[in-house]
Amino acid sequence: MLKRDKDGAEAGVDGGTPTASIADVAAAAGVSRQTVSNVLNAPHRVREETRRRVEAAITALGYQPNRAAQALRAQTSRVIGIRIESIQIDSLTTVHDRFLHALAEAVQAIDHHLLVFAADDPDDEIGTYTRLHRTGAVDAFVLYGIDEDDVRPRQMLHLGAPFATFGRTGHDTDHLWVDVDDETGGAAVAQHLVARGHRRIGFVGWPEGSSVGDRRVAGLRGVLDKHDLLGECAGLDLRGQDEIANGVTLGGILLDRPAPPTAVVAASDTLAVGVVQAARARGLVVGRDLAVVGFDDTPTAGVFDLSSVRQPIEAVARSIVRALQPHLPAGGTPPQPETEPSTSEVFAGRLLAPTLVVRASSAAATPR
Amino acid sequence: MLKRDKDGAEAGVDGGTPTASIADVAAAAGVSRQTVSNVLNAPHRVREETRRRVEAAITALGYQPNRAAQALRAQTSRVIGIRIESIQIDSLTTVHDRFLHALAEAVQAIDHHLLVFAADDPDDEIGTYTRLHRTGAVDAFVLYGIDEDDVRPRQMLHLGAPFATFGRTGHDTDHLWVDVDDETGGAAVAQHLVARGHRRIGFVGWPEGSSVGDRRVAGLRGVLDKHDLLGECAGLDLRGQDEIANGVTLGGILLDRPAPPTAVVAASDTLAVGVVQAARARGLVVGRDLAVVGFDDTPTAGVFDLSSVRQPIEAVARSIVRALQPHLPAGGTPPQPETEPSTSEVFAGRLLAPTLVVRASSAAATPR
DNA sequence: TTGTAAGCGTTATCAC
DNA sequence: GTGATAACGCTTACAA
Repeated sequence: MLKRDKDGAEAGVDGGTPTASIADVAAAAGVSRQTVSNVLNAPHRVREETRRRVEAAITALGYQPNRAAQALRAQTSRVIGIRIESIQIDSLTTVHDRFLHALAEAVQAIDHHLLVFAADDPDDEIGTYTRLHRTGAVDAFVLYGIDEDDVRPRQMLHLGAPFATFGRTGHDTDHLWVDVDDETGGAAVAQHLVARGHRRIGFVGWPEGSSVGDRRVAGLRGVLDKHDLLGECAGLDLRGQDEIANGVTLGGILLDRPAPPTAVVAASDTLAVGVVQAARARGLVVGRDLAVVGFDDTPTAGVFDLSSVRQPIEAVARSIVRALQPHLPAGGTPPQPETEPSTSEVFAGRLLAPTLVVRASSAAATPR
Repeated sequence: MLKRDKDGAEAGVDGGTPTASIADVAAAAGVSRQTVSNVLNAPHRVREETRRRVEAAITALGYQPNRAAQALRAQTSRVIGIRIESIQIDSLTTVHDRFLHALAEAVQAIDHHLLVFAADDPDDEIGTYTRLHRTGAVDAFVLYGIDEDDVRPRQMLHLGAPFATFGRTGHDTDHLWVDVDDETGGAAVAQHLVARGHRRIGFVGWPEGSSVGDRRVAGLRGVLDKHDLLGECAGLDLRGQDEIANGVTLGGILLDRPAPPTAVVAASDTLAVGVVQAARARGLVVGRDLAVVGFDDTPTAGVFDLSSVRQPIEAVARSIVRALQPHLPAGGTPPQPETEPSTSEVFAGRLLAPTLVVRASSAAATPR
């Protein structure tokens, strides 16, 4: 039952069906197709000796169950879908790429595949989710970069396909999400800087309304408040889109103040790098005359010896898959055991803590 | 025939089969399943009025053909597979990410899906190709980052699955490949620098044996030779792994020479950024005292105002899909028309030209 | 313990 | 022009 070319060779470079089917294995082992299936899906129901014979045939033929047939039968594709974002021209972020890779690994661990697709805009995105869901090509989705007022979770709920998000809206608790605790990250940066003696700490962030950016600054301000520094830092909070040029501009404005900050926290490495440029342009040595800290720990942060808050992306990916798993049609595989004890059985969302990576840009003992 | 929960509602958040099948459409339109299938696959064989009725039912029910059933029937998954590489810690490259996104768009254009997977090493990679191919989950593969002595193409030929590579080995012409003409890129850089009056042009590259790196330097040297500058540039060619630190070290060595180069070409932006650091550390202003040019036009190149050779990644992705298309089991869709005239019908491989993006790092009119 | 039968949704073949 | 039949490869009852 092996498909063969007219000339009798196994199907060549252009495909066909070069693989053995369950019937081939059955024939080779001298049993029925069912027994082969049982060996794979319910080994305990098969006599030891028969099992051995079948397994021998399986390896001999290199048999692998056909995914389409399984999918059709089980009404389950065992595929997770995610949109792949396009590179932001002016942004340095590698978070998305790290996440994709980590997610690929995480879904493989539960015998699923990862399907990626590009979408031009949110409508196109939802349209694709719908299509992939209705055609049965994808069982569940992962949504990336959920923002404060993101409408996609609601639309997904309406779609009815299982999904989990990396990030959360301001209010939603009606869907699965995993997020990095940006507030903690911001607080860690503030503590780090305050401990080093900084009192006038500036912030260069994104416009209000991005959940991530807002939480980062909230964490920062919380600590400043605790140390009674909000007064000294008043007016040192500037905002702009995530572009290096904005970091340069806004950083420059801060540094040109009569009482400039001795440390600047940026909402991203992209902005932070701009601030570094601005400092250098003014003859300041970052790490000595000015402390700068960014977020996301991009490769560029390494170049600039920039302290940065690193997100535990790999853990996020694993956590998302674990959250999704009970909702996957292929309920077979039991959830992977967790590293840390958890209450994941009941959770809608989960927060993971980021880590501050300290480099030279904030290593100076004390400001001027 | 719509699957329903026990309580009669359409299958809820956890899946099931919320979609209408072809039988539902047939019933709704009062025709047989075949007629519905014909409306979709051979409309000309169906009477105008019947077609309308069926199409109405299709939209009414939001019917989308089940992908698993199609795959089983047609022995074709209409899925392209590619390995997703992990982020290189010390490297700045975004080429892989751009490529993934571009490839996702390109395969969607021919009604295919893109499946990505992570692999730990080349063996794991080939193992996964094999599994994906044998299970029928993937029709064809795209291999990224083919190197001079890469054995993967040979292994793929042995596997028998259709594939195309981004990059080429030194000799192979027995498989489909698309590559960027790195030699032309190197030459363009050299011409650019020579035209600006540079005569002592250094090179900081990767160790010999990487096809990409070797070709870049070959293009460079070709132009230097043409201008009789190889003598003056003797000994200005240093090599190291693709890390910023190596750029700093090697760049420093070049700049500390008695007769230092007035321009340094790096095999990558990563190394180039290191060279820039080395120059700054010596009080040199890049773009005035020293010209630096990199490769790949990463976001970081923008930060440093670094001239860089940009690869036409999107075109590569489209070209790869076009090359693959005649070899895909789903031979239905005719190849997309090309922008430029071509001999693609007979090609095994194709070279695409990169572009030099000139920025401030090499914009200086003339060296000292 | 093993085998037989049926069906997942689709489409190609062949009657009507 | 339309509809019945069969088959793609697999697995879940059920029968032997």
